[in-house]
Amino acid sequence: MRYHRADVVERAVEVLDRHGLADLSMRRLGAELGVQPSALYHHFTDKQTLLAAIADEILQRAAWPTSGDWIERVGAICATLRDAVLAYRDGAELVATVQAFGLGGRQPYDLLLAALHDGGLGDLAPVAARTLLHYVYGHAVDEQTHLQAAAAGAIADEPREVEDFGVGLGIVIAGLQVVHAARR
Amino acid sequence: MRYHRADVVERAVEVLDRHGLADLSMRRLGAELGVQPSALYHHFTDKQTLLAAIADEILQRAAWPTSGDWIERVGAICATLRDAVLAYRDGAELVATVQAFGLGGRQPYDLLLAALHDGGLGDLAPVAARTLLHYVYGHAVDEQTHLQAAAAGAIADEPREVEDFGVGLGIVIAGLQVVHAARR
DNA sequence: ACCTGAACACCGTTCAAGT
DNA sequence: ACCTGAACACCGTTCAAGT
Repeated sequence: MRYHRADVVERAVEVLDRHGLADLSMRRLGAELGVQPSALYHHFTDKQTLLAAIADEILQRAAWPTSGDWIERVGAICATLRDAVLAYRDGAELVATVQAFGLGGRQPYDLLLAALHDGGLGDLAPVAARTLLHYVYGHAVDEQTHLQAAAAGAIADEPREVEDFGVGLGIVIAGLQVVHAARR
Repeated sequence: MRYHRADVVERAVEVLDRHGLADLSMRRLGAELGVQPSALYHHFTDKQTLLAAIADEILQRAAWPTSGDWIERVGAICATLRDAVLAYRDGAELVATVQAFGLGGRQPYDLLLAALHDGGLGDLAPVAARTLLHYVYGHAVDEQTHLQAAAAGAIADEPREVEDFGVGLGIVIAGLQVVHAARR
């Protein structure tokens, strides 16, 4: 069997979701495709690049909002991002890592930046976008870690309030409004 | 030479700071101590536990503030945390990871929680503390990643504004005040 | 264009045994 | 109490060669 880059990414997403990030090795993915690990280096220069492609694929599968006033739009983008990364096992950690490393996952940042610019946040937009992303990724990584630990029986299944994400997001957005208003 | 647990942690912090998290392997640390890698398992049940001990050591070396009204106190704790993790190579990523995994690094959370409780934030305190931590760790990991990438010449040395951390922190704290006021 | 086979230089962890 | 030596089951990556 011969594959294209997109086939490899698709299969990698499956392996990630079924077995987790720790088990997503080049050797494992090669075996899953019935191919030598070295064959993957024809499609990707290294593992980092493959992980970036997986992150971009996960983000591209989400339905990103584009309408509403800036507060609604920012809130909807953050909620969509959370759902997108929680939809796959270890998705939050993977996407957050790729984004931190700067190799991919730029879409949420770009969308937030556009929404904040349209909202007239001006110079505040870049810091605002990054602060929002830090919150969303941090919360999602936490949530996913605790979900898995609870599923493995490692820790007590301490049910975090459903509204938890919304409350934290509300704090950041409220702060954004205050600092924005103070600057005009 | 025979070591105690504290000696191993101390040397591990040095290896981390000099060679980075990627090079901090059990084998490498063993070699650095002139000991077989398996000897380390006498002091720590696994690598995760060792990393947790390193994180706690890094956090314990900081001078944590305890006075001021809650807003000053929270701001000072966050600034101290940022300085503490930035003081060691890959310190932000290490401490953030350990904290996310739940094995250590609880001190900043406990200090923030106490400050927020003393400030009368009540039920809001836990979400508030976690939101603050997500911001601080996210920003610090970003900053450290970009510093190293710039140092390695991998990317352009795009000097982030010095006030960047403060602005983002100001956003979160302002949001906290708003949501707190709205709840009373 | 896509893949094989073999190699290089590593990992974390276990375990019986030594002092 | 602390460590050795050897082993097990893995890693990411490179590279000459094949079709």
